[in-house]
Amino acid sequence: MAMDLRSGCPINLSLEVFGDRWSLIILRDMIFGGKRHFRELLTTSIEGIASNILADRLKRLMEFGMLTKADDPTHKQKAIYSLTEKSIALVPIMAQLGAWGRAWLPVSEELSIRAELLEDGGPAMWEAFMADLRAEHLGIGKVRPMDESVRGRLQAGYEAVVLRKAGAASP
Amino acid sequence: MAMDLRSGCPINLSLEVFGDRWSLIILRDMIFGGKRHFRELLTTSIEGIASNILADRLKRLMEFGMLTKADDPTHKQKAIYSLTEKSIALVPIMAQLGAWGRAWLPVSEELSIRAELLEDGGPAMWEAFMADLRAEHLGIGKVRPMDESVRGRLQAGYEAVVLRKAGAASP
DNA sequence: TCAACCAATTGCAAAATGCAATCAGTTTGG
DNA sequence: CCAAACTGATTGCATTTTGCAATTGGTTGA
Repeated sequence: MAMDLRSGCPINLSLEVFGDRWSLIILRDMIFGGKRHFRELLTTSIEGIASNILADRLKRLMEFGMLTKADDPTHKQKAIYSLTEKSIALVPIMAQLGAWGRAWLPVSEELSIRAELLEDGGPAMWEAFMADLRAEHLGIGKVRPMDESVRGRLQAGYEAVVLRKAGAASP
Repeated sequence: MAMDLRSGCPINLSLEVFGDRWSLIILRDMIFGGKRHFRELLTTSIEGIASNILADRLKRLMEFGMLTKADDPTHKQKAIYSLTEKSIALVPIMAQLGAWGRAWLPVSEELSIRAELLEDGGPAMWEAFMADLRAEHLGIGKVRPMDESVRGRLQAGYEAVVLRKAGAASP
């Protein structure tokens, strides 16, 4: 909604698209967690986003061309969200963010496995992962899928952590 | 101040440090614009930050160990802000952000020269630039400075743009 | 039929932001 | 020597954004 256009600087413009507290978290869960539905994003995000904020950010990200939305054929009410090439192109940024966080912040070992894999794999692996995302979200390319075990570890959800948190809350 | 600790995910923790509307803009101006003083950051930022927000963010960034503050020997009242290794380590993130913005957003040609230089130079150039920043802000290393013309273009300020904006406002 | 589930929406309090005015100490120019 | 300009902030206040809980209108599967 709010398109300030504070300046035409690339860094500033990028921040205007996803430089808020939630947009990158949502995209992280879609890119690395394989989340495609509203409910999935709402209930399995470790950080616990509120439904109104999630609805607003999904709308905003669609307006910016970062996501598309389609009817889920299996469920008339379900919407399925897809990444676009524009948001898949964030993988290198995510990788650098993860690497920086791992180096300088008190990350939890469990949640930084993905960042470590991306860091160790380097640009070649980012590209392979992006090709995988294109195949899943855009339905193109993908002659040979990424190594399955690597992909599995990369997309391994936070479900265990989420469940543990939920369990601790209601024992 | 506000340390939520929403989760120990590297990306989330990184966002808690600089995932707001202004912190990265300030760091960008210090890293690429060579700004070291409150007034410089206040008046030569193209985006036009308010002084109370600037004061708050400088304080916050110091609390996070991204900046340090010292008395300017040439001016008793002047404070000089320095980058730390932690914030210098953001250069790769800035480079990726700039590259993404340049590829996907309507950046102004004038303001995206830095991003283009970083993109073309690649990781080797990022490292050279970081070494330069270490020499200036931490007073270490620096056997041989970076190529002067490249460094000049990289740090070329937005002064022309700022002046033009100011001029247009009061003709 | 009916409870569970779906993607949102609404209302409201709290926090963040933007803006202008102001502050006390410092330096500079005449 | 003194006034003007400059230093890094701080204050007050209106607007905007956010966070949270409850709720909505519709769908699904038993």
